[in-house]
Amino acid sequence: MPELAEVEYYRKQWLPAVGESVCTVRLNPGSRVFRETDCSALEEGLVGQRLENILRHGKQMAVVFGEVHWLGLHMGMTGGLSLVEKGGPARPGDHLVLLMESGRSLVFNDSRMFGRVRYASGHEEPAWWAGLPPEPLDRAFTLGRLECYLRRQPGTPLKTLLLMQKYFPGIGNWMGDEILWRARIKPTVRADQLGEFKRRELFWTICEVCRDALRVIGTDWSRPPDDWLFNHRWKPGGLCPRTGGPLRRRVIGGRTTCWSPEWQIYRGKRSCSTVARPS
DNA sequence: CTATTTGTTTATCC
DNA sequence: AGGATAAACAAATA
Repeated sequence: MPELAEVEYYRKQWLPAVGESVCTVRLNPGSRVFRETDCSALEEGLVGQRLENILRHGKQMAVVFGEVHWLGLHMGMTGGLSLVEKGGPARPGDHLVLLMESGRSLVFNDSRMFGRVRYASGHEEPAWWAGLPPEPLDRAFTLGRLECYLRRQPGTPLKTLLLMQKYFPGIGNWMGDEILWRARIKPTVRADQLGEFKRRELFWTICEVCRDALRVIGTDWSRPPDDWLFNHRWKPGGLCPRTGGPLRRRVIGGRTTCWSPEWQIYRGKRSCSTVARPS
């Protein structure tokens, strides 16, 4: 599930516990989500520490305890966070439970275990947090930067490019489809086939979809309006909210991609710039 | 039983 | 070497 906005929603679930201290850490070290983590260090590091801050960057989260303890969370495909009022019995997939002084629990659940829990200590930001590329809504995410990415990946289909976290941290499968649908670009168009105007349009649309997603899903997980592609892309027989025409689905770059052939008519600059010249 | 999944990493092939 | 593609991870759901 979790892309940029869903991760932001999960961040908000834990946020009310900022200021509280950790009493007990419950985890199963054998769980796959701890595959790169020293669970003893995590446990010893967090117990007794005050929850200071919860940060998000793209789909990554960093939870800071007592200034120097860094808990890294990635939700994978099915991960999620919840704040449980009374520490009830752990449900299946509850891999990490932090019992707080208030009696509440911070829970990380991930049934498929593609997610990840990391731990590091020190005043420096850990390697997995430092030096992440700018998010689409950061000041540093500029049109020039997008054009640089497009030049670096000339043959990559735009859908595949948008899913690359080193360029567009936070964008996932549904946001990628939503962006290309709003920009009316066919998802298979190569990165080097975008004309100057369309590059600007793509840049603007990336920012717009991120803003909309954070506003609608990132605050309270509201159902997006029906004039987004979002509500139509999964249901069989779903129709394009702009044209009423059928939506198509095909695997592009290993991910099921949904688009509206009648609406996403931009196929690259070659196909629309060739004008016969008088000789 | 089959096919599907809002993610990422690693292996393999050209 | 480097880019594209497939496989792997693992569990829930239809």
